[in-house]
Amino acid sequence: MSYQCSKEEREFLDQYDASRYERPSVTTDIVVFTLDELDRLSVLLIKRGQFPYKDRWALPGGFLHTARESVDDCARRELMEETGIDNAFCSQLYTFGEPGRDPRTTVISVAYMALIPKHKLQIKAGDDAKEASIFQIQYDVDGMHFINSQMTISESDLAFDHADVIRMAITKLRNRIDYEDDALALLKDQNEFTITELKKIHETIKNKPLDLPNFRKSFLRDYVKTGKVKELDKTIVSKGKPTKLYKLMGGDV
Amino acid sequence: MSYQCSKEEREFLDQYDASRYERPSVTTDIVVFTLDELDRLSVLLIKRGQFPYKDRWALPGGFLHTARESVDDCARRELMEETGIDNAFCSQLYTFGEPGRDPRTTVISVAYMALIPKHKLQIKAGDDAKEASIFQIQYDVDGMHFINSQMTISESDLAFDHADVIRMAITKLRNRIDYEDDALALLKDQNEFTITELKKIHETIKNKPLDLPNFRKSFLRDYVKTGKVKELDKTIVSKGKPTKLYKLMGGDV
DNA sequence: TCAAAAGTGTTTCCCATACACCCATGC
DNA sequence: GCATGGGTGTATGGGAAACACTTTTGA
Repeated sequence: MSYQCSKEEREFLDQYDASRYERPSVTTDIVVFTLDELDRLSVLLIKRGQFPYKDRWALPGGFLHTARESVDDCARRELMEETGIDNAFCSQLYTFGEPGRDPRTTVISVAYMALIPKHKLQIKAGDDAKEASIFQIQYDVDGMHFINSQMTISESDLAFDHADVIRMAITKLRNRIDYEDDALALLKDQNEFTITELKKIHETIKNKPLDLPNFRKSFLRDYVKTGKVKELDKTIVSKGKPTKLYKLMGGDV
Repeated sequence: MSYQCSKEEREFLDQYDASRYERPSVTTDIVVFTLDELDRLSVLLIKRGQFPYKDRWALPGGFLHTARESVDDCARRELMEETGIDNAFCSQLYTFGEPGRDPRTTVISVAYMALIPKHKLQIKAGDDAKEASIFQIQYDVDGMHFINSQMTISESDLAFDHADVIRMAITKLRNRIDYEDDALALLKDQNEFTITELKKIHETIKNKPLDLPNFRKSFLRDYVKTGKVKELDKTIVSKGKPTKLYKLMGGDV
């Protein structure tokens, strides 16, 4: 940013005492969505190694390194540190700033959302975390439950207001999925995928079955005819008729 | 928020040194949209009385009073201080956190959007502002221009990255207007308005003419049949056939 | 009687949905 | 062959857009 200013202004800035305002801490929280081996919607949670909420499960994220990085960069850095993904697409979700949401001090949290296929997640806990795991999201009368092979966590067990963050992320994702390309980010291989595979991703996110012929029509119209996706000559065979493969232009390398 | 914690955790919190993390300043900026006397999309700008960007025009807003208020409250408070509106509907837009967007120090800005009819705006500058004015928004090859009766400001003249904030607000508003009730907030009188009046608001926001018969159909279906809006017995006459008046249920008192 | 603006009705088209049916493979 | 999933085509319905037409006023 080029900021030209007068000598007068420069003097003001030089003696500006940055500490004279009360300042909240700023963190980012990232809702990392993925599909598990049975194509169920899942989210990455980290078991906190420190107070507050020690030993409770929480979203990955952490404090902003002020001055050195943007808020967006902070989200990407935390994601990199905790999952090994270095170029994930993070979209900003909402900023949570109720006093009291963190017992230490006022903490403003900028929430992000990322969609990452499971096999790309190199799960490793960061400095202030002990454990990380992918949990399938299930709904019941009493809200969300997060299930992995060892345990079930109910939404009230999550740290901070992270259940609210996840709920908002799911809502936003569902609203976006019809007219944004989000689903493509969850493909196992963007260079070789089938329509059925993409349809399963949509079904998982919308939580309802879709009609394959109609889904195909939309796909051909919105992606193939527009050139965003190219049909490959290859097909794969497992059971039934061989399946055409498609490739996302400008996707993974 | 009820936060139950162990004695061990309580001890940790007691000795927690809040200042050991670097902390950015947090501000809110509010994009106040209104329509001018000719129903053109307009925005409220404040001439800054202090460095940085002294004497430049900027969005209303200010620093978060940490611990005392939420980020949402901060936006509402600033709006109150600068426009006299105390119950305006502010919706969160986006959080801007690029280092360097403020020359003083890292400033994270949470942007909000509000829609307020012009006659409700009691424009008065706050402490750190000198002047406030409503500017009509015009577009040209070189971007946005902000015009009031005395001057024209181009978007590059605005303080900070406020041109980006306004651009994003307009985009978001346009995308929302079809399925949200935003336009109703801009009615001069929610207890007595005509379909044509509401249509003009939509036209201004979408920046294109709409078909009255079709607009009426949507209005009757979405608002009158659902009970959100009631038809009054009154009509008003100016030129041509008298016009039916409608009243928003649960609107202004 | 004419202009102006409100209000009604009709036609057309697109697109989402539903679903019947054919195709190519493994077994 | 037949089960399995891929792929094609068709019928239906609702909503958006375009527009012809009627109504009620002031001048």
